[in-house]
Amino acid sequence: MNSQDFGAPGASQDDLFSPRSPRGLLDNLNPEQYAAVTLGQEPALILAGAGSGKTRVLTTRIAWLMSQGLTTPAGVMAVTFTNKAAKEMVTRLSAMLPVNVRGMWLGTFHGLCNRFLRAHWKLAGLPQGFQILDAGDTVSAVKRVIKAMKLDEERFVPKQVSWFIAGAKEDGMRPRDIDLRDEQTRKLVEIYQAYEDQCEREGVVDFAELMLRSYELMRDNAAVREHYQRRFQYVLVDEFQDTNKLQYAWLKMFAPPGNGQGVFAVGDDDQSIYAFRGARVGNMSDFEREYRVRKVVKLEQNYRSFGNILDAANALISNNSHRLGKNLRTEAGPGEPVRVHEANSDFAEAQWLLEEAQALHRQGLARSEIAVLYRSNAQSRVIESALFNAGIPYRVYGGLRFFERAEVKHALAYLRLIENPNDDTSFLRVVNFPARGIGARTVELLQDGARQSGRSLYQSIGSVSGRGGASLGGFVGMVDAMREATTGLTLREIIEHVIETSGLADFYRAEKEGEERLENLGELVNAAEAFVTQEGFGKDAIALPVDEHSPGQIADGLPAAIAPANPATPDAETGEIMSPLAAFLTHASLEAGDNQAQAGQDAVQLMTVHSAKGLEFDAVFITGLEEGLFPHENSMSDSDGLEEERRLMYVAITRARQRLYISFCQTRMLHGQTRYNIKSRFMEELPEETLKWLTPRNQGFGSGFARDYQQAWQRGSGLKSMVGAGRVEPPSFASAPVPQSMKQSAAQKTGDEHGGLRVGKGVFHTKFGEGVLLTLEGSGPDARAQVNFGRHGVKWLALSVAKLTPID
DNA sequence: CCGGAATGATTTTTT
DNA sequence: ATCATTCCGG
Repeated sequence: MNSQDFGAPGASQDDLFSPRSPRGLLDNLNPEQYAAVTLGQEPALILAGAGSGKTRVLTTRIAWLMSQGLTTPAGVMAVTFTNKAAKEMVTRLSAMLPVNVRGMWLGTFHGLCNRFLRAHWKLAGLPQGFQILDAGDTVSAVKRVIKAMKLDEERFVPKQVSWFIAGAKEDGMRPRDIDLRDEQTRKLVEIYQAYEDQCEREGVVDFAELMLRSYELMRDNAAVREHYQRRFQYVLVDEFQDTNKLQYAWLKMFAPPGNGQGVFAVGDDDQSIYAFRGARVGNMSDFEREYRVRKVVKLEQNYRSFGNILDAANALISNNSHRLGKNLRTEAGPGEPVRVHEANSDFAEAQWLLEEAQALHRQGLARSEIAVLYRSNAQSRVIESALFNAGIPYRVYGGLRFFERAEVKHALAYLRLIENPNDDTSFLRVVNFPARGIGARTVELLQDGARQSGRSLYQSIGSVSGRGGASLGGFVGMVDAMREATTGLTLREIIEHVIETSGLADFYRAEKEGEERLENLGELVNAAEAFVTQEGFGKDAIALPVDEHSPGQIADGLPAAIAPANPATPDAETGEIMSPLAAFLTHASLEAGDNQAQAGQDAVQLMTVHSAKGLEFDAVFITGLEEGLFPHENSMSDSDGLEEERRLMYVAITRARQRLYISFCQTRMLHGQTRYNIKSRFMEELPEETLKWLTPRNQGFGSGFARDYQQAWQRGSGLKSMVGAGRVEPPSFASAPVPQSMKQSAAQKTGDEHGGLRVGKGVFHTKFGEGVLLTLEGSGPDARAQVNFGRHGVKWLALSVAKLTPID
């Protein structure tokens, strides 16, 4: 999109303009892009490198298909992963053609599943107004199940169990499908089953369930399946490398191999960075094979970055095996070298990048064109405080999303209870918030009563007698009164009413630091207002299934028997079949909303490398290129993990248009402890000729930070990874927490010198190479040293055996 | 029931 | 260091 900055090959491509297409649509596409856009109704795999105009190809293809009369909006399904990507597509598409985006199935996997299930709730075995649990809701629902089953929460950690359940669902497995290989699994499956029953009772579905339910309905109902397969002539999938097993299976239900539909999968195996949550890069090669893709189109022309940046990226990624093979090229010339900076500490790193960023800004670069990337969120703090103290505006991505804030979730819980009083998750969230004298004991009694009768908490308040019962009656009475009082009101009025009568407003007004929370509640009202009036997505969600039974669609062959289930009385004028409130609640679960309010300001952008995917900036700082951090130590043990880390670095590098900085430091505060690091192996994988060192190259290990050595006894994370890899026995003291009082003496002890070795200094080992000495302890034949050897890990060595020589 | 103190866990993240 | 959760005494 900023190709003009780099002299994109626009002029040379006028000859590609086809007189049959609307003027401009195919202008300035390069030959590969053109080939992809104008493919016929056949399966296609597009390998779209970073900055190769992927979104443009996707949207242009949709526009082209319609302009050629090859299909209509109803015949197209376009799937993305994020709401942001979906919105981007809508925006660009409507700029190209006056497309009826509403009639098109364009959205996220989960958004489309929601749409599908809203239309076919009956066939899918769901209640009409089913609500969607977000990640947090899911964990607390699982937690309740574990409690109810009286299982040990230490052995069955709710978060991990919910991860297990989601993982099973994403493999298409119901409880009965899982192999009960051991006792633990047997119990987990029991929890899974109980969780499913609970969701069923409460009329809620989690994210994975949206996908699995849709998949199963398509699989098991031939009429539905045939209808949708006939309807969608063209199916486009973005970020295909990020699809998991279930998503691919889902896709195959809508457009199976050999069915003649135009399935257009776009992806980049080098940018697959979500294997850790179930993404299968292998889906790309599976797709190529199963769909018998005749020609894979590679988009390798990069319109984003200068040559040195791309050379660095290409060289780095070439260290990965199992690639589909692709090399980015640019016509923009080499540009500036990649600048490399080594700092003594994370603090110094932050200070340096701040000054550098300020200099760029003074040279006329907008702050919003400067991005600071890091591997893990914890790294943002020191950078933030440096920027904050210097008074430089910045924006941090990630963190709490709007709809995930506690006060917002509380308000939503009341709203959900109005919509569905049997939603136990919401019931429990607010039954005693604000506090109204309903304690843990009372809630426990209520839960027992509910369990015995198999009813919801709301239905079971009669089972608790005495004072607790009376308070519960009061709560339920209040919710019922809210429901009554808000019928017929607008969404905005409903929410305002709930915030006031629930006592939430008063609670936060009374609280010392409730100001911001009150503002967020006000913001919730605004969000609702915007949702109702907004064209496009919001309205789309409300009026959703209307297009499903527009005359054309039914005539299209959906048998009456399986026609979308209608509510008794859809609104005659708008066709609304969901109440605005229900639709808004769905919207809140499906789209967590942006997190930072200061989005409009010109500010330096701070984010993890993961969240930078898909974005681009004129100047990019990649920080913390240190072994154990990037690559992260938890990913270093196996080659798959390491390759994913490398792809992550590849993604980071390719975010930069003009100027790229890479930095690392010798010491870093982590979890309140200073740790000594050596530079990342990825640094060695960057071609020297693309780099420009801002600090002296090949500085000896440990130079300049020996004065900090007294803290070097640290073991913590390094040890953990060691134990995890099963390589070394940890020293006995380290596995037990060390009392604060002992830390000083232990630290001082490590200050000792041993045969010229000093903590914090570099050492050389004949087998493991260079490392940093972290700890020295014991004496004589028992003397041991802990050394960080970077790629060889952190090791404990007996000095009587190991040959360690000091360097520097 | 509430609030302070102890305890524990901190890769990456969308929906 | 920091944040969230849990525990325990008033």
